[in-house]
Formats: sequence, C-alpha cells, structure tokens
Amino acid sequence: MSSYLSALNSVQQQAVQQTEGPVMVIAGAGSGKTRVLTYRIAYLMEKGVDPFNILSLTFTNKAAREMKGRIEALLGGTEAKNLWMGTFHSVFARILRIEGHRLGYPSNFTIYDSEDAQKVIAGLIKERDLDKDIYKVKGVAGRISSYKNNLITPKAYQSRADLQEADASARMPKLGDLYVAYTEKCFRAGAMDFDDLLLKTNELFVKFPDALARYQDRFKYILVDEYQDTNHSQYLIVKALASRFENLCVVGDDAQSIYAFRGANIRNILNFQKDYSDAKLFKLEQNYRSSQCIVEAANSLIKHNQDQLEKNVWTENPKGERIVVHKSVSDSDEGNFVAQTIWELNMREHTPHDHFAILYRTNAQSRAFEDAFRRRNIPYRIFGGLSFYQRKEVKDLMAYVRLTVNPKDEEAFRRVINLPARGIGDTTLARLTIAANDRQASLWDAASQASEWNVNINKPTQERLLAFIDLVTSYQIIAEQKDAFDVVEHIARSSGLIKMLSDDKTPEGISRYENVQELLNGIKDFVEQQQQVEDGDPSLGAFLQDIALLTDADRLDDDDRPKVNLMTIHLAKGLEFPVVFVVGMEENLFPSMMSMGSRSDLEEERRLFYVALTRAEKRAFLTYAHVRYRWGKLIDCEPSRFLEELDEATLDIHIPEFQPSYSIPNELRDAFDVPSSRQRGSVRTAPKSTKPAERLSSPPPAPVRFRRPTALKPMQQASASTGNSQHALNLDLAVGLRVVHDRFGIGKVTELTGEDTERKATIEFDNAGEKKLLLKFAKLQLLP
DNA sequence: GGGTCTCGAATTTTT
DNA sequence: TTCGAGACCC
Repeated sequence: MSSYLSALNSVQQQAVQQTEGPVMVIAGAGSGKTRVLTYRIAYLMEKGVDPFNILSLTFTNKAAREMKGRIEALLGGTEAKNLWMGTFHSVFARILRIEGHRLGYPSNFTIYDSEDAQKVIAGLIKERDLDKDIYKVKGVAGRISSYKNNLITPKAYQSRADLQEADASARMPKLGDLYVAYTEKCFRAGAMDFDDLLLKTNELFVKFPDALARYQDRFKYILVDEYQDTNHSQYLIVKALASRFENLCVVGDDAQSIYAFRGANIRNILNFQKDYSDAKLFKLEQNYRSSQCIVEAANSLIKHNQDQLEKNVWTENPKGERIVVHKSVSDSDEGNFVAQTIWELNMREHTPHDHFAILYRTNAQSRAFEDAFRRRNIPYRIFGGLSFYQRKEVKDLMAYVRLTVNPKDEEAFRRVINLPARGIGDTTLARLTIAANDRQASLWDAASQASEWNVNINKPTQERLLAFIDLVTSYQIIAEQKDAFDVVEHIARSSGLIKMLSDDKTPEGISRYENVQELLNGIKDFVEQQQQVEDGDPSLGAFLQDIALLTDADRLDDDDRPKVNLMTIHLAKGLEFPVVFVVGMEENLFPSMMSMGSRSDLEEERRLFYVALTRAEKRAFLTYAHVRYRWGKLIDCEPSRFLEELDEATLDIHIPEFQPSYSIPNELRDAFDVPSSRQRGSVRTAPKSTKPAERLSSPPPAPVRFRRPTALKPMQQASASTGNSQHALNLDLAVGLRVVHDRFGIGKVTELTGEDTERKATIEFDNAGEKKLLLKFAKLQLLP
C-alpha cells in the first residue's frame, strides 16, 4: 500500500500513518511539513475515509489550493475536490452562510474588511463627539478586535471590571459603549468583520448544540496547519469540533510564531499536550530546504529565545556559502547593492529572477528596491502593501456589488451614494443617519422612505435619493438573471464609475481604470470556472461570498516572466527561495522600535528574523544601511542586534571601504557631545561602542577592513567598477553632459565650480529640479 | 453641495 | 515624503 510513503523519512511516515487520535507535529523550518499534511490526507483517503469527512485548515487560500492540487496528483481522480480545505475565515464564513440565520444574520451577509470596520468606528467616535486624539480609530479597532478574539462579547465586557479599568486608565472610558454600538451597527448592516467570522462560529456552536454535533460528525478528521498562529477564538472552534472524535492533527513550529500582535496565542501549541493527554508528538527536525550554513545561523539565532520547545534542526545538505552581511551607505545604496548583486548572479550564474526574494520588515522599505530594479530593468513583483482588493477604485465598484447583494450594507452605501457625484452630500447623509438610528433601520431604508419618515430633506434631493435606490434595485433584478460578470460590467458602466475613471487621463487615473478592468477580468475568470464545474454557481452572490477574504497572494500573475519577489517577512511565511536578501537589518527597524518594550515582543521579532532566514535555500544576504530616510528625514542607523546573535562562523562580513563623510566618528561625537540619533531618543545607557559589536559598526576613519567574500569574488570585482559611481570626483564631467544620480535621477550638468575635493556641479534634474552637488559625495554616473 | 488648498500627522507586521 | 482631514471659497 501507498508506494508514495517511501518518499518520506521515518518520522514523517509515522506522522502520516498515525491517523487516529490527537497528533501534534512540530515541524522545524523546511522539514517537509506541507508534505506530511498532504500525504496524511492522501493516506486517509486511500484508507477509505470520505473526503467529505476531512477538514483541513490552512493559513492562506493559496496554500489550500496548492495542497488540493498535490493530493489530486498523488491519488489521481477528482475526489480531492470534496475536501473541506481553506483558511479558518473562509471555511467558517461558508458555514455561517448556511447557519447564520439562527443568529439573525442573512445568508448574504457582508464581510467587512479592516477598512470598513475602521470607518464604522470612526463614524461612531465622531457621532459621540469623542476626542479623536485619545480615541484613535486604529487603537479602538485593535482593542475591539482583541476582545472578540478572546471571546469577550460586549456583554461579557460589562462584567469585566479589569478591562473597563484598563480602558479607563487609557483615558477611554467610553470604549465599552463604542464596542456595543459597533457590534449593533454591524449587525444592523447584516455585516460581519473578520473577527466575527470566528466569534459567531463559536456562538453558533455554543447556542446550538445540534449544529455543533452536525459538524463534529461531519469533520471526523481535522488538520490544522500553522497551529502556532491560531488565536484563542480559533483554538476554541477547533477544540469544539474535534471533541467528539479527537482525530485532530495540528502542525506548527513555535519558532515561527509571528502573529502574536494580532492575537495569535503561542500557548496553543505549547499546551497541546496538556489539552490532549494522549497526544502523540512527532518532531520533524531534518531540514531539506537550506544549506548547512543557513540552518546553523538560524539555530544560533533562535537559541536566544527563552520560550520554545526543544528541538534540533539539522540538515544533510551541503555546507553552502556563508551568509553575506553587507553594509550600505544609505537605503538607496542598499537598493543598488541588492539590484547589482541580483543582476550579476543573473548574468554570471543564470539564476532566474524569480529565484530571488527581498524580504523586509515594513512595506515602506520596498521603494528603494523598486527604484533600483527599475533603473536596471530587473523585473520584480511586489506582494502586499496596498493589496489589489483594497484599492479605492476596486473597492468602489465592489461597494456597488455589495449593495446590490445586501442593501443593508451601510459602508457600501456610504461609499457609493455620491460616487460619482449625484448631489447627495454630507448634510443629507447626516440626516439619513439620524433617521436610521432612531428607527434602528438601515440607511437604505431611510433613503427609500425619506418622505414617509418626514426626514428633513428637500424635494430635489429626495428625487435623487430615489433615483439612486431605483438604480441599485435595477441591479438586483439583473443579478437574479445574469451571471456575475454581466452584472458587474453593467454596474460599472451604468453607475457612471467607468466614465468617471476613463475621463481621468493622469497616469494614476489610467492605472485606476486598468485596475477596474482587471477586476472585471477576474470576475470573468470566476464565471468561466464556475460554468465548467457541475454544480458551479456563477451568480453575483456566489462571487461576492469570500472575495473579502482573498488576499494578493491569491491573485494570479498574468505575466509569467520570472520576477524578483519583494515582500514583507510576514508574507513570506511558508515560501522558499534559492536566494534571499533580508534587508534593513537595523536597530529600530528590525527589531522594530515598537517591539523593544518587552521581552516577548522582542522574541517575536527574533522569530520573524528566523522565518526570514530560513526561507533561503542556497544563499542569504543580510544588509543594513548607515543612514536611511525615514519620515522624510535622514537618520543614522545602527546594525541590528540580531546580526550580533548569529554564529560568526556562518557569516561573511563585508563592509565596503567607502566611508561617507557624514558618518561622524564616535570620538568626535564624544568630544563635542553630539549624540547619535539613536541615543537621543533611547533610554539605553551603555556607551554605543559596547553594544552591537564593533565588528559591525563602522571602523573609524582608519583604512579599509574589507574582506573579500570568497564565493562572490568575481562578482565583487564587477561591482567594484560600478562602485566608482559612489563618488563622482574622478568622473570626466563637463557642462552639458547628462548624468544619473542615485536619488535625483537623470539630469544635465549646467555648471562646474571649485577645485579638487571641493569641486561642485550644478545639475538640472529632469524631475528633481536644480541641485548643487559636492562631487566628492555625489553618486553620479555618466550617461552615454 | 462641491471642489480646492493647506496644514498636520505618521510609518509594524495582516486573515 | 505622502496621505488624509478640515477649512475655506465658489
């Protein structure tokens, strides 16, 4: 039986074959976790378990899709289609569509994304005339979210004196009120936010034991991936569902828990054996992904965390090359180094572009790399940031769709009632809101019955309101007859959105227009897919179901040219790349400033670095900059303490000889009592030089400490030539020549002054205007 | 009611 | 530097 089992090592086999009872698999980075999960499901099915009885919860929809594909490939046939597989949010949204009526929700409830939720909260704060500097929208939203994830309902909150005190001492005594109002408002709008999808599932299971029993019975085998990142709400759902058969298999790695900030509870994995005393534990410790160097470096890093399960990740892979640690002058220089290295590896070793990943802590860091890649014509793709589905124009059109499916959806209503402008402004909306609140009704009802309710709105405006209501009603009628694509296309045209966008001829406007077209294409794909399968549903309602749960990772890239991948480390979880650059390795950036407060936050940052490092298969580069633009200012940076924690034997530290003049040597700082920018704001008392070791901080003016990396020798020579562009003193500049500047782009020399090291050039840049540059610092390249 | 301008605040990570 | 909110004027 199961010839494919021979593809597994012995622990993996045991984990796959232990199908009954609770099982925990601790899977070190790159140890074949996904493999175990897929084989386990395949094995179950082969043993005769009906795929209808298997529930598999993954971290992303993409992971679920891929896993399904692999199982199909293993077993052949189409049985795998019947597996329940998806994220917590999508699986339980699906169940709530069926069962939600018991809790008073329509089956077509809207899913509010974080932006919608925050807008509701902002509205409530305003309505109550609360001080918005104290009641910060994000803060309030975060607190409410964390209550929900810990199953503290508004009612439970009333009896939690400790929480009320905590909120009061944060000067937000009205937080409970806001929570109540927010909950009611969402309910009235027939909407659930992300947290509700889990909270309401719990409520359903508690209030309706028959529903729980039905799903317990259905899901005889449950698998949970990335268990270390589940929150309390998810934990309880799993526990309830599994309590009948206890055929529960959770897979995770405590060392890769990186979502505590959003309520993930690492104790879920640490306590699994307490919850299920007969749980079998399997540890996957052999890493198949990364070189020895990378595995050892990662191990040496994670040792610094106190809270963790004991494990020993090892590999039989070749030693590999040491990890290059590179210091750059500035953030844009960092971009250039990375782009240059990629360019060279691509030319010299023919490493395809999609074998590279740039991982950063914050989305804002992507810019320097985009610039550098664009300049060198290196194709790249950015994941995350402002996701496609969060773009204004996409959300605007989707708001029409939402309103068509669920007219009570208040956020959708507010979004499009006056888009394009149809003469219904804030005053009218405010009056409608009051009328709706008085009657516990929706804005839609208030708008359609404004005259019956004697809302103080003048005649012409009432007419406009009714015209809008009629318009959306006509969409509802069409939606009953036509497929999603036809409806949305009709909406886009007849609402005037398309016209509004196509009238805008600015580059941004064109891109917005294209995004709407892309959305339409996506819907077309959806419809065609649905039409191909037997019980497909190409209707608008079906399309809308979990579009709110889709993320960028779920979108297909239509252009299949290999591209360099840029993403935050969080997004990189679960992925792997032959060559990884972890950039911005600086104190206050990574670890983030916000994480310095507590050990547990700092440990999460360390795990985050661990995740970043272990994405790499063959090569890893760690870069940091000496100065970096942040909030529009140039600030001094200091290498990350994490660099210091890595085993030095695995590193190849490489600090270029060029010292920027604005790096003030410590002795001078001390002599004139000039604090470094870090010390200014920080409470640290130790003198700078004793901290993140001297081997990483810039050597004093003294000569070069440039160790040529053995592996990259040829490359470095090549880059040395472009390295000349680091200062332009030796360039044969003349008035009239065209040059490229690192930051300002392309420009023309209009004047040259000064002698020797004081030579200056006045350059008229195409985009940045006229600049006077001191050539000993200016990073210029001549254009042919 | 709608559009434009200016000023101020903000950058941690996301299903 | 960029984005959003609010003020001000039409």
